[in-house]
Amino acid sequence: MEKIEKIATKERILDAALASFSTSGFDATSLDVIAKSLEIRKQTILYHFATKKGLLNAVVERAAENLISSIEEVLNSELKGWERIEALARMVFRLALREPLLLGLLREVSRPGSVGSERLKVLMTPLMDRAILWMQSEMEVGRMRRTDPRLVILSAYSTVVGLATEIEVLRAAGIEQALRPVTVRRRELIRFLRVSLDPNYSQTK
Amino acid sequence: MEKIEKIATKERILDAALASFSTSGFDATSLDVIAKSLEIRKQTILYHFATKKGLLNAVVERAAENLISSIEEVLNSELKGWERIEALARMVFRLALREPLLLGLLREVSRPGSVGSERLKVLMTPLMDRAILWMQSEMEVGRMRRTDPRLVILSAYSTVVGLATEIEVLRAAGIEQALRPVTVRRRELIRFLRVSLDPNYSQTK
DNA sequence: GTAATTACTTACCATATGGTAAGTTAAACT
DNA sequence: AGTTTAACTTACCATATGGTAAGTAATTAC
Repeated sequence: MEKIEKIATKERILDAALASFSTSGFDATSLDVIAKSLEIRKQTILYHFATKKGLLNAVVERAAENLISSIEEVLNSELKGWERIEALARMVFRLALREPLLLGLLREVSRPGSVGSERLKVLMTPLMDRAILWMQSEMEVGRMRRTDPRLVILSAYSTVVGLATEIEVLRAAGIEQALRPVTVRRRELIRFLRVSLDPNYSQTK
Repeated sequence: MEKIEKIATKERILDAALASFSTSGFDATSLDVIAKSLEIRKQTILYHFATKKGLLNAVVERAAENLISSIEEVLNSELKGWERIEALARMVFRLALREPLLLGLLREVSRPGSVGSERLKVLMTPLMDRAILWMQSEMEVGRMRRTDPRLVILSAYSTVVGLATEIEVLRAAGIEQALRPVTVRRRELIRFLRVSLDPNYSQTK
């Protein structure tokens, strides 16, 4: 067998798992069903990933890499202060629209008791810490309004995760182009961030 | 046995089921575990509710009654136009804070493919229709800005459902008083509704 | 050429879980 | 008193599902 095919199988499993985890959830996903959809045997999945939980972790890991590399891109840009924040927000929304399954996975895994939540936490914590440090330093030099960085970040995070629900609800209600509400959300989030963080922005009560 | 105790058992089952469904999810909830926590046998649950799905539906039903009666209260008030909308929004948030489990259930059941989603839809549709009709008539007489009522309602709905995630995420992050972000959300939602619906409110871009 | 490794399969198993069937016990009805 | 009904239990079952063990076939290493 060629090496190319081998790798492809593992990747196909990850793809199928992401799709099923993010739409049906972890518990409702059975290895048998994933295997059948790929026309392979369940044992093949367990060959590549020791346990079902391991498979979920791998899916989460890959998704996180995806997200983190996008974040890095913005972080390596020359943008400062508020500009940078807005660029990040736009990037996240772009990513969310391009890969809606990521959103679903995030929501599934964000529930504290869920199977993948520890893994998510491990992956996100360094990112979070780095963001907090950066925001604090920006606040020091007055480029950013003083607030609790943690709270702002988590609020933004939950807005994005909430998108998953919103898109699904709209779809279920038969509203085809669920795009408009999404842009509304983006505008709201950016406004929220601006009010919280941009020192050159006057809040209209 | 006295009748009082009998009813109590059924109610206790519903309580425990609500708690488990809304925090762990439908699939992750086993009848055995619920039974054990109540110190009864699984068969007792299946005596009161024919199937697990039936139990979920009953839980959803009771939650919906709870919500609907709260809505009725506002609807029977004398408030008109924007005032009424704002009262509704505040009521929903009050309810959500008082009974956080309802939020979790709503989120669990809102997922299109989920077991309880049809039941939820059946329960919510008349409410939705009524709301749409009312909003349209308000638009006719100029007490409300012209927009797509459906979109506004669903957007508000998903904001509220999103609260469930947000509160849990904040708790998981170790932020004890998750109240402040909630009031922020309420302010945001009301602003969103106001911008969309209040004709006497100027949108600041 | 043979041993070892990789990718995957068939066979099998343990357990959890929703659900059925058949009691049991006590209260309610007649 | 006797029958029925409600509330709940014990016993049991079918199935789904994650996982182990042992192969097979092909490629790679030595």
